[in-house]
Amino acid sequence: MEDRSSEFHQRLGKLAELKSLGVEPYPNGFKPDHTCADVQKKFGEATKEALTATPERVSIAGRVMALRDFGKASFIHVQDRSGRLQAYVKKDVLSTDDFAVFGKCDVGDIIGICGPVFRTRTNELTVEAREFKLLCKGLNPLPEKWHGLKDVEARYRQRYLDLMVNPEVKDVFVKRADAVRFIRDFLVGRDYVEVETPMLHPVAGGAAAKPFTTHHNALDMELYMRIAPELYLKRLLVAGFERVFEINRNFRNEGTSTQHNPEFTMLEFYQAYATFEDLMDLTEEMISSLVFRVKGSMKMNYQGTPLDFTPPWTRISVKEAVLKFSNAGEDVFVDKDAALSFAKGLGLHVPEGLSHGKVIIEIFEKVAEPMFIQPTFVTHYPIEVSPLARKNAEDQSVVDRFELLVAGREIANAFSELNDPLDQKERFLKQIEEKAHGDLEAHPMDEDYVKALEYGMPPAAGEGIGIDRLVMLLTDSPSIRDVILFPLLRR
RNA sequence: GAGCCGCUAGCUCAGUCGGUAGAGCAUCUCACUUUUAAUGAGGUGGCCCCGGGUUCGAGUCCCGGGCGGCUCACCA
Repeated sequence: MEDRSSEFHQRLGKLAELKSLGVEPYPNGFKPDHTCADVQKKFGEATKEALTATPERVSIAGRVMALRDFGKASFIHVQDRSGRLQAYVKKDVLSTDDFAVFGKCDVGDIIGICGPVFRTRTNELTVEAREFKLLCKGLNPLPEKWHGLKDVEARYRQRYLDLMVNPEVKDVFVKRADAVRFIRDFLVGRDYVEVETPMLHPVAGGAAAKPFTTHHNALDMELYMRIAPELYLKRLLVAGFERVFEINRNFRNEGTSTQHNPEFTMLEFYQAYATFEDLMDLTEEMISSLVFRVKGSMKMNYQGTPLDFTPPWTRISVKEAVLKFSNAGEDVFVDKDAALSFAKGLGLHVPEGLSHGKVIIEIFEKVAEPMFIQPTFVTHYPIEVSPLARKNAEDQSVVDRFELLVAGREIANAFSELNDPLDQKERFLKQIEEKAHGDLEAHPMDEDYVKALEYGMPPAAGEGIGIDRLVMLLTDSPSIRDVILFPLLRR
């Protein structure tokens, strides 16, 4: 407590004075009967005269966000979860004791007020304090009322302050909660069951990513924080759930950026007897109706770029996209060496050991991915980069998969699921080969998953949607940290 | 991992050519019983991110480090 602000010490002094007056500075039990918004809603239409003629008493509680002191009378702004409301504290209608307590109050304290609602000379709806109760003495001063808290580092490290004084920040997280609830209702309404699968995995599967490792002491067992729930959810298809989804955290031991946080929220859902084409239809419906719900329109702006989510959305294959947005020839898709030399011509760093499909994806990401601003389904990814997806019936070099791209970014990834246990085992073995060739993120073998498939998994399609990135779009947030309450920072 | 930018009072920010560290808000004292960033008068408040160097003298220049942001790379 040595190097605290002088105001901290001044407030400690007030705290001591309150205690010496016999006032408990942190009491419990005050019950507000209205929120600030309740009062606005209930009396917003009432005239000054009507309120004076039949005064109605309310009690509210919240944090003091502004205080204008006139000596024997003061105006304060009280902020609760619903918003702000003005209160008027007048010496001659309060008890001497209550007024003395008010005298020790500062901006940032949490208080409770009971009294009639009236309108001031300027017609502002206001609660006149007949009773005033201190509910929590704040010791640290709040950020400035006018400029708020701007310092980005402080906003992340002390998010509670950011949320307290910057209302638009709280709006983002309320919208996030709304979006998640909408998605949950959407899937539940289609007979999906919400489940929770392990976060601690003995094998880090279901995606190509570097996992966090951890250790279980009692079992003396190496474990991985999950990088994806996919393989567990598909075990549940084997089990007979047929329609399951999970909204939960994934962890990836990789760098951070405006689009990457080491822990992020993923929706994955799986539907038996559906194909990836069915999921394109479902995704169109889910996302467009979500956009409409949050934005009130199918059209919106993201960082100044107009986006239109009105279905149907463009569907284009990886191959078509590469041919369209570059001068690559067909040979790039037939001959690995042609692909390699074309990639090098683009200035891409492509080691010889890379698989043909991986080279094609490198090319696609360079030349085509940034071009897809409006919602677009990109389909038919190379089989080498999709070890869990079902092969396309006509072209065995690609799988029945799509990614949804919006604003040049991946929002969703889905495919018809591979349910042939022998094929799956071969794909895992191929991945292990690629790991030997230096692909650090090749998928590891999961014998237990193969065993589950051997019992029979119904034909199905599954999809993953990155909730954080989706919420970035919905809230026009430039950084993923803007949609994560407590983003990871160095100590 | 590389480049660029930032870090000064509780908050938001100035700080010239290297010459005694500033403003607004907040806070404290006084006045004020209908204000809206209330007003008026007067005060308090500093590890200028940290460490080294150059210099008579460093918030300022140089070197190293820390934390953060952006871009690129890596990565879905």
